[in-house]
Amino acid sequence: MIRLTDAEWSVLRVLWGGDGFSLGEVVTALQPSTGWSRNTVHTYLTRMEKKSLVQIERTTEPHCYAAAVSREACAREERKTLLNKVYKGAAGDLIAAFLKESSITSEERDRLRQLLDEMEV
Amino acid sequence: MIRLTDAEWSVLRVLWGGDGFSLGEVVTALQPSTGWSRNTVHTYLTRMEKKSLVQIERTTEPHCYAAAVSREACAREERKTLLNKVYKGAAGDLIAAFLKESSITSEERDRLRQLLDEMEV
DNA sequence: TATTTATGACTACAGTTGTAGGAGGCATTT
DNA sequence: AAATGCCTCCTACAACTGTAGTCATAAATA
Repeated sequence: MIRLTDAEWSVLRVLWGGDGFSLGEVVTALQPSTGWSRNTVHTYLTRMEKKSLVQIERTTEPHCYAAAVSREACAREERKTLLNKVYKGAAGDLIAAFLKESSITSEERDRLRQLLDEMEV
Repeated sequence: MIRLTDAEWSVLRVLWGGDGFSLGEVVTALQPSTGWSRNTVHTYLTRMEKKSLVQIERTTEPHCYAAAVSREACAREERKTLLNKVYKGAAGDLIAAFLKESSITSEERDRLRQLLDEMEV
């Protein structure tokens, strides 16, 4: 079970955008949204390597940082956590709550209807 | 913005079940799922009071512990966090992901269809 | 070549979280 | 009265998080 903090999500969102970045690239990418100093970013990257969230290639110079977990795996975990923590696994309630408060377009509604239909067998 | 840890959810889940409990009652209710010692539970309750998540009535003996935030407010916050953190606000994608991986009954599917229909217009 | 600049390593430090231990007060049971 | 047991209070402590500062080194530039 991979649980990420908000800061870790920010870092991974950058890493998922390619197959490997230098520290400087990561810092620049994070700058607008977070304003973190390069040291802060470096600390996150090395800590996340310990947790196997990030892979650091040290044979090249500068070192090359890449995600070690897939976005989808993390998203799945995050969904599962919410579902169990808040809704005791009752997906219908959760989906209904999201639907009610979200503003989605009618195209998306069609897509969801279609998904629902596909689930009938 | 109320962000709860998993432990805090566990405590609040108990408190939401009534309008006020003694420490002993909370401890007993949490025992099966968490196994926490009474001191641990007490620590959570007092810390959560500082964060205004819990209200402690100290004029009675034993003290009376109650939730100070609504379940729905916390659930909403939790949904919002997930939506933004993982899906950048794209509710359609999120709902689709939940639908795909969840096992919901056909009654629930009907209910969701109806919700979708009500959203038209 | 002497100096600025980028990079990466190591260290730090306060706040939060998970998890309790122990002390002192009141009520009940020997 | 002494012991037992629940109640609340205060204290503790390690791991994890957010956020850097400082250093050494290598590269680029003046």
